[in-house]
Amino acid sequence: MPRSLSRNAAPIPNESVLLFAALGDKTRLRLVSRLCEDGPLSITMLTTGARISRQAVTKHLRVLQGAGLVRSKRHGRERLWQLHHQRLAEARRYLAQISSQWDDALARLRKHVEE
Amino acid sequence: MPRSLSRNAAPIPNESVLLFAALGDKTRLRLVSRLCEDGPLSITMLTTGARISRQAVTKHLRVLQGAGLVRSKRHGRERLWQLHHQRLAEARRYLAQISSQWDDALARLRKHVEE
DNA sequence: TGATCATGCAACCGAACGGTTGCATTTCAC
DNA sequence: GTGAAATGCAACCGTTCGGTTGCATGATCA
Repeated sequence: MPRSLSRNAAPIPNESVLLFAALGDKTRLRLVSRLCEDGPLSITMLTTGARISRQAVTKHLRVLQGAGLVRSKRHGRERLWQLHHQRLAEARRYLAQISSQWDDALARLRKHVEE
Repeated sequence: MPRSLSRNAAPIPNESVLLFAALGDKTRLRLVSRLCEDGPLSITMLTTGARISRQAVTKHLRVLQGAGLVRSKRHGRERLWQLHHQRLAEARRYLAQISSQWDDALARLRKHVEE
């Protein structure tokens, strides 16, 4: 029944892997949520209330930065972290695109098998 | 400037972590894409063309199953894997929700700092 | 019924991950 | 200028992850 087997399908941009992987961690998701609610925050502020060390927070922030989800800016002796507007919008669009892909897949699947 | 510091923000459902983590891998993303395009496939079919062993594919499928993204059904001596319609729709809705959350955050951020 | 094809199960392995601790560096505040 | 606060850097550690190999089990077909 499958239309093809060996074709290697879509290209899978590396960015998407980075994006999903960055969000696929409880602590990081909490950090994002936190930055969503309470504007730009320093590392020590973010550490307050979290049950992990400051260094752990730092590492997570770097992962999020690697995915382009957050940005930092030095501000005196502290560094303020915030969500990255533009990249975030891109991510939203990308997720929407994935969704529509899935929609297409749904339609195609319905024609295939109806459980 | 931040409105609060110690509040622990949103609850972060465990499902979302599972979902993102499952999609945060190049090989798994490729598998999903493949299942999207060419209806239900067996493990051996999925292995054909991939550069990893059958067992590796099996493991990845289990991760995707853990996130509720795929399902399998025995069919004779082979097991056919396909995307999970209903769960997939839930995931889409969830991603949309995240997006809107981010929209709100954007608006709030603009009031905060305009780079 | 016996060979074979598709899976399942389990052990193993190196690398990446999440986390910690200790120490160096920068900057503010007095 | 000196001390404390905020961050950066680096090494270390146990666990999980992605992957492999080898062998057992189950189903099909001649």
